[in-house]
Amino acid sequence: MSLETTKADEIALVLEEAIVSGELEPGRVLRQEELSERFDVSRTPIREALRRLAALGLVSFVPNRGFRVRTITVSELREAFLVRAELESLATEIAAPKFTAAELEELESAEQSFSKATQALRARPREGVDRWRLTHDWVVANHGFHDVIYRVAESPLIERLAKSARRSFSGHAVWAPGGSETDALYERNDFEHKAIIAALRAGNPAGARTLAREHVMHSFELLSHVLERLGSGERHLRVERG
Amino acid sequence: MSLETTKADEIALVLEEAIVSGELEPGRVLRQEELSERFDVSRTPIREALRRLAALGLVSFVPNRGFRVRTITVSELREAFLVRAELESLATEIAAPKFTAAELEELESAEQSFSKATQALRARPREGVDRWRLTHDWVVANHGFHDVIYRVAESPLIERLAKSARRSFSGHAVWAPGGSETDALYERNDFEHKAIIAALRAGNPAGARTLAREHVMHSFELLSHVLERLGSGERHLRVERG
DNA sequence: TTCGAGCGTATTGGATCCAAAAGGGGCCGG
DNA sequence: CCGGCCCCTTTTGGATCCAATACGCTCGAA
Repeated sequence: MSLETTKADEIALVLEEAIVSGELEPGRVLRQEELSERFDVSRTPIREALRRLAALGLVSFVPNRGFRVRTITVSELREAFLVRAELESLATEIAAPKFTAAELEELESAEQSFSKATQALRARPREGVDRWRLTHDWVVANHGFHDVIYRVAESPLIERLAKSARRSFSGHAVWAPGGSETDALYERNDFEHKAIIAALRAGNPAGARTLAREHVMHSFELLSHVLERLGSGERHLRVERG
Repeated sequence: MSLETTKADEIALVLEEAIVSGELEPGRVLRQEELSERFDVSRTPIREALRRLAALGLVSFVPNRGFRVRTITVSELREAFLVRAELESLATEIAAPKFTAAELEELESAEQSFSKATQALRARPREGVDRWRLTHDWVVANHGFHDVIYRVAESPLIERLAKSARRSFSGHAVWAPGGSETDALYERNDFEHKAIIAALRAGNPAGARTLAREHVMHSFELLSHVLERLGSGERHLRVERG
């Protein structure tokens, strides 16, 4: 562990990762005693960590009844994407004039990983664990691309809020079914990344901004499409109606 | 106190109010013992409340050294306004088609209070406690106007994040000096509120959105202007250079 | 059968207690 | 006079303990 940190903070980070990755599925009750055994500490730092996660919106809290991993409704999902669209387009605009050649290469490289993940998803439209894992890889690669932009933008508040909006649903990740329609949406996503890179290379902040905004909203379309195809009654779908 | 709530939550709300209002000035160290006496509880709920405020970004925290009310730099201030501009314009666009006649009246009424506060500020350009209080009233009236829009938008996430961005600097409120230039900026702010109302009445979401965005950025100009006139070395200015 | 009351258990909220780290001041040597 | 070291005090981090609330089960009555 790092030199200067409290147990509550370390635990909060581990729990956050577990929630975002889906290891702790939405709706799951977080028992203080159970966590205190898992991390081999008393309940005191556990509760502080949970308070932090509650303030971040990752877990919900009801007095005297405890904490649980937050579930999300469809309307909350839409709102999160709207917010991310605004913040990310803003970050892209800010980052645009700051991009160095090296950073553009980094972005390009991240995009190549993303392309590969997209193609992998397309090539193996089977369901099951395999498909789930490919989807997860795709999500990670996607984040990798966007994170380069956040980093270049050097806007901590924007980054924090945008990632917070992103986190609010990433724990709900599901395997995505294949199909030509779905595939087309995945392809479009990939294409839009390339378009954003092009606008950045061209030194066009306003264009990059618009592209980024549309891209995020298209990502929402993609996710909606996937949810639609899965049907909200399915077990692997952890988003509630709303 | 409400039926279902923990002491930690109540305390967090009170502290939040104290910080936002400036009663607890930026940079102030928050001793756990002192707070536990003030609220007549043990340090346990105090620490949970402080953890929450830290996650919200209202206080900073260093392990083994404690919590203090967060200070803000000029670049953080700019970023907060950029974020608020995006989120508030989004909220305005969403709210636009939802406004009922009654809600428009409410907005109109809030704007009238704001106009009065603006005129009061202009009429009494003297410095001192008096001026400080008028500025505070102006801030409250301004929030009152914008809060109507948030409420109509019915977008809890947007509202939460936008208010969070707002909070990040409202504890730094200072008295604003008078002067014809400054007065012109205050007038413009007031005028822009009216323009937003007009766009909403006209059923023009896109227009309202654009106006809202410009309005928030103009508010930043106003604040910058005030800060400029005060000079960053002044005691009543609690924003750091950055 | 079903619904509600009662009671024992599980779980949370908060107080208290102890250990560890930071802060402050005096003392000593340069 | 100044800087570093040591010791004492303050403050924080965490563990443990106790009270209060919620949960779940059984049992009895309609």
